[in-house]
Amino acid sequence: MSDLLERLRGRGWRMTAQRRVVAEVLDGEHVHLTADEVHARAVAKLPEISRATVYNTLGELVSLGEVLEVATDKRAKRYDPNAHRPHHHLICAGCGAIRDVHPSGNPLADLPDSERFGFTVSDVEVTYRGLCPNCAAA
Amino acid sequence: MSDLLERLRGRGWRMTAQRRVVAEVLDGEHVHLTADEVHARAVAKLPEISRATVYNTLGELVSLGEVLEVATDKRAKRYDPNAHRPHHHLICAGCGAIRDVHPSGNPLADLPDSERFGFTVSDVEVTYRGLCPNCAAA
DNA sequence: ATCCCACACTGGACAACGTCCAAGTCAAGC
DNA sequence: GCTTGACTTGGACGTTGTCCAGTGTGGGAT
Repeated sequence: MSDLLERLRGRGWRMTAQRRVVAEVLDGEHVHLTADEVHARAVAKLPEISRATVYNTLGELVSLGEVLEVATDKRAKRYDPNAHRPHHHLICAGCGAIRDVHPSGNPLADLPDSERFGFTVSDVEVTYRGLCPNCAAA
Repeated sequence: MSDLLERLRGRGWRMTAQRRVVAEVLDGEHVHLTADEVHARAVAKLPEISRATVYNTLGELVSLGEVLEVATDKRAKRYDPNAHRPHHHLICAGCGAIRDVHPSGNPLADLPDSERFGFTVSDVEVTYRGLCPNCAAA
């Protein structure tokens, strides 16, 4: 993802300090941050960046397909920079930790036509829930 | 689900007019209502019922396992009274319509041990996305 | 190098959704 | 019918996210 900035520039993105900072934050360790966490980390690098800009930038990255929104049952959306390798998520019900996982099989194929109600089905999102080793031990 | 009230009474629930109304609302046509929609319908039957009570009651129904929370990408959680028959959801990206679906296969079995990271995986939630016939035609 | 302006950013108000709490009310067992 | 503790109320508050008018600026044109 180090070439994210290049890809964005290639798509006609105007490169600003704020956008660079947001991209850098997402480019760090592969975690699933909320918008506010992204904002907090961005502020550490560029103190005057505003919440609105972070929200705007995240929204743009999502519509460009560079970042995925993950809707867990938590209150806030999380942003997943690992958009270029399809994957699903495993969430700990205890501490909220999120791991990327790669199930075998293709859930899309598991939905028979009779269960599609005429929909054009284009995407599937699988969320596994359970307890991580720490929370299971507690 | 007409015996919902009985089941709840059996679990030691104190039966109040408010709880009865909320249960009746969920017992109607099988749709996926937001908390505010539940509140609106409840007010129609019992004008003084408060938002807080609806939230409380929904939360209790969820922890009793009588109702499921559905986290779509929309802002508000939706409540699914069809908790006793496992199923997944198909959501229209255009209009937000939600259908219950029953895929073949078992996604839980599709997650190999090597992808479980020591988690105790207990549940899986599958969300299909696409366009309903109406939105696809538009 | 500089100018210019469309696009981006800011900060704060606002909106949607949900939670919390003190005080009042009521279901249900005696 | 009492009593009591669980339930409800209404409103304040918190969190997450959106919007907008005013200001700033990247980067192509000159």
